[in-house]
Amino acid sequence: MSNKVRVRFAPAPTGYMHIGNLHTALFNWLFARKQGGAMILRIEDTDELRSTSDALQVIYQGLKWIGLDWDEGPDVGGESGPYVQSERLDIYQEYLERLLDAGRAYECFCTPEQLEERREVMRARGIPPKYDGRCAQLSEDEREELRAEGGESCIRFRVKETGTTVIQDIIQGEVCYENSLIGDPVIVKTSGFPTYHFACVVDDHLMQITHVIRAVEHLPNTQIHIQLQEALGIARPQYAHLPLILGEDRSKLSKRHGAVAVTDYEEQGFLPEAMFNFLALLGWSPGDEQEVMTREQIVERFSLEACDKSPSIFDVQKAEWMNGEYMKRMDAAPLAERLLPLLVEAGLVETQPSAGRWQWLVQVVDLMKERTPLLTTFVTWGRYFFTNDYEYENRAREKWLNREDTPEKLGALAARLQLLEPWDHQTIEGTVRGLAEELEVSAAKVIHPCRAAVTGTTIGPSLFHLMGLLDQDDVVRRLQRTAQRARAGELAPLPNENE
RNA sequence: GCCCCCAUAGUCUAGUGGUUGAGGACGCCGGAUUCUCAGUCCGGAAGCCGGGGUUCGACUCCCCGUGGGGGUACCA
Repeated sequence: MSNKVRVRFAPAPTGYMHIGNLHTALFNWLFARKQGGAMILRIEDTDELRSTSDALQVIYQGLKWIGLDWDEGPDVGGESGPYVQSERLDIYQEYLERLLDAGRAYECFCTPEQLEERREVMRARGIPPKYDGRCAQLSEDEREELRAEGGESCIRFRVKETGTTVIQDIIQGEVCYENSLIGDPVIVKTSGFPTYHFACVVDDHLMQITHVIRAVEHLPNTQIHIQLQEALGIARPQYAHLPLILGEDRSKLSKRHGAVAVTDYEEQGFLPEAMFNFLALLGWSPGDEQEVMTREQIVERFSLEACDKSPSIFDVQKAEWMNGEYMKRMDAAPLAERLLPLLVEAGLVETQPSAGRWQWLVQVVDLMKERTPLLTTFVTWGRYFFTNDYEYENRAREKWLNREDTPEKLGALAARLQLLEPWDHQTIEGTVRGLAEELEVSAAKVIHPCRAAVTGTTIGPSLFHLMGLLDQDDVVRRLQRTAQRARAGELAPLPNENE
């Protein structure tokens, strides 16, 4: 047997996939790729009530979005399949027999209601609410009797009553748990499905997982897992428990933190490579000051030993900054390809743009990418490139469109631009500056109203370059239309809604 | 309640018992850019949780406290 590294990402297909899950998947993947090992995707759908096929699709989608691949899994197969736990029930049964035969597992007839009641009592008395083990002592006759009465049962694992379980964790270091503090956990539910602890241990063994890399919330469970491994006589993998990602209020990430699902970030306009980079830097640092790195650089420098123990907060602002960096550094053409679907959806660009139109789009992207943090901001901030139907922002109205001398300037500019040839940024600039000179005002006094009229906003890229990319007739019409509306007093500042 | 873990600016982090007057990044503030800023450049404010030890010397080691987090399910 080779000593090749094998890791697994083992999500439960319940609900949505949040950013913390993706983080765990990413670190598993980074370690696998760095070590030249295998990444296995295993679906832990032992929660029959909450597992859904929709959730499963969301997992695939999330992993694919950020660019993680796997060497073995439900869809790609592999030698250790099946990779979905609900399809491995007979396997668990086999291992259960071993435990039963060894006297390390037993039937428990306590009902959930009884258990909850007893836990309450224990809590009230201030003692650890662990299972009291009452069914552990049942004789075969007593069990027979309970079954005859129609009592339903589950199977519990008999944990050690004394001693300490020591975990050597690559990230957390040495952690000890007292065996006397936990009760016998359920390993097979009344339904016949295994619980997480049991299925996980059996599968990690059968799939020859060498490194279990998962969130730190599983660290206490490792005590049970190790005892299960000992009882079964199977090898113990290495453990690496990752710190959690917390919401802004420092609590575990959940729906009430707003955007936590991977799909939320995709919809918000994050580039997967930026998210990849950003997530890699949560709980891990390359040790130097480089932050924006390629996937290859991250893989090259990654190590579990360099992972931090303390939890981190997902800072959306920094994530957006990182995304902006990626947009800036990306070539315009590939970026335009990412943008196209959003522009089509917004009804701003046709699904199959002509070659000329595409060339033009690339130029627009090149002009705008410097200042757009997200794909979606490109669409909103760059709207005026694609349509004459845009709003005049309040700042534009206040500062320029509401001025008495504006209509006249815009009109004069429209008249000159109408005849301009060629239509490029140099000649446009010459015309605009020339007008300013004739009017004996600074260039800014023409540039600003012009920008406000042509784009509806006070900010954006170089005005002359921007105009050069717009259609000449459109620009003239926009100037005329704005002048007209300004004269009619339609462009006065709007009443401030939120203040 | 009990068990475990964590603790460098608002956030992500680097960091060594003395070379640190603690480095970088996001964000924030200020200046510049006479075409704006949501762009760019420059500058700035902001931190080693508190208290005890150990030591010639602690941000760095130990203890206690405080704060935060996780676990304590027939969820994973």
